[in-house]
Amino acid sequence: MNTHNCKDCPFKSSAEKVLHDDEFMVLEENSALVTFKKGDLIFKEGALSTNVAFLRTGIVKIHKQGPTKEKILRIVKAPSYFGIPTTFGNKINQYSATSIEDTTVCFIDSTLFRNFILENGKFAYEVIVELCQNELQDYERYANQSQKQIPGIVAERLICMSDTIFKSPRFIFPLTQGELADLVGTSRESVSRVLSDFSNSKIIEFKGKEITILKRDSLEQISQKG
Amino acid sequence: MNTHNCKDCPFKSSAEKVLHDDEFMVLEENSALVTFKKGDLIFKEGALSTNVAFLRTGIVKIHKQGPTKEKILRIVKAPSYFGIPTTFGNKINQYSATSIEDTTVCFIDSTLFRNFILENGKFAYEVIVELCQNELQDYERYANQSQKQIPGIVAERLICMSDTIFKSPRFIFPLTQGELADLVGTSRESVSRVLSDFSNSKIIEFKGKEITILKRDSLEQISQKG
DNA sequence: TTTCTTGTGTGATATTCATCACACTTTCAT
DNA sequence: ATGAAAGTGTGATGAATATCACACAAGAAA
Repeated sequence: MNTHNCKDCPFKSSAEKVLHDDEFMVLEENSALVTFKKGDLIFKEGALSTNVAFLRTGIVKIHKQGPTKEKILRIVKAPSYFGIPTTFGNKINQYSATSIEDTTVCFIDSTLFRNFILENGKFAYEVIVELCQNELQDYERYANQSQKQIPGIVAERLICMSDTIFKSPRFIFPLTQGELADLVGTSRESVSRVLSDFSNSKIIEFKGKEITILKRDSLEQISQKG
Repeated sequence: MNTHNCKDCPFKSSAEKVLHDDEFMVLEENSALVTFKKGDLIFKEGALSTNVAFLRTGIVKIHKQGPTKEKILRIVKAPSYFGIPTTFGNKINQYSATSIEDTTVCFIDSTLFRNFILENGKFAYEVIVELCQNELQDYERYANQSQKQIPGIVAERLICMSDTIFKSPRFIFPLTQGELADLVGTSRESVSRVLSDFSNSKIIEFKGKEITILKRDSLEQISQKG
């Protein structure tokens, strides 16, 4: 394990913020800080899960093999845990995580994490709140996506990326079109066509991988109509 | 609140099994046991959530208004909590719950539930495990359903009901075809056609609302092919 | 650079499925 | 029991989108 200072880490999770000094000391001894490059696999579906992963910086995709191809389940931006369900719901990873931008990840021994839950109620509570919020977010998306058509879902995703991940109408699009297809549940070609449409109607603009949302209103309309 | 005995309740959640005697006493004073008939609304999307709901007996559907119609997010069978994410993830219910068979539900004051989490680490841990397992289940379904076609999804659901809810190849189907459509994300008519097909090819048999799975192998094949 | 791989744009075609329409059946309340 | 309401079966049609096919572009590696 590399030596690092958890207590003064500027990227603490809301759960970690309630840890006591002695707990930080144990944490430092039982966690490892690792750097990943864009495209690197962080953990793999099917492998044994012995660590909880905390995304300190960067962006990660959570994905899983579906019946015909890969399905991207969620995009996680720092700071956030991203391996809790797969660690405590099943011994074997039920999904993979891959870095889609350079990231730093803190791996926390799952026995230690479990002890924090058992011994620090506030820590447990914060973990529960995070799990609950994620689940609500997922539900919202399921409900939307199963009833919208492709342009609507793509529009929703673009807005979501702009708002919650990059917090700017202009950003470097972190996925290939194929990945975006795996995320929204469609084909690569359909994504390409939808993006071309948006681009032709000046709703968005592409400069290489940089995307700018020009008409947010139109995007929102398309997203809502379905 | 009706007087009832929680400590000796035969339908305890795995979290409740680790409560201490004094905690049971508080629980009895801050929980209410309510009976619902098939079709009754248990709590409603948009309302303030002040209780955690525990399904003691029966079956419940969790559903949410989508862009064009209702979406059924999950079917919950007793014993299980079913209002945790909406209670701790957001003050306002993000989904509704409706009884699809006669049920008994135990409502637990959410402040009390929170105190159990804060003060009883084992309780918190069990809650976390349940949340994690649910999330993994949702992911699995999400990955499958976004890549399968309608017959495959319907087949999957029938197998799931038979296996995990009724634990028998013959059971009284608890949903209307319209509801099954809202669950798998398709139209009522498509569900009707798929069920007719299955019935014609002697894969399943209907007697009124009673369904029997005749050829489980075929169903599984259809489910896997997508 | 050149070459190789990976990603992208776009037409033509086929398929799945939603929608509309309407008859029929079951359930429920009066 | 009788009528109204809710649920179901099934054809005809059209729309959305997957798939196939291929050209082209961009990036990585030699």
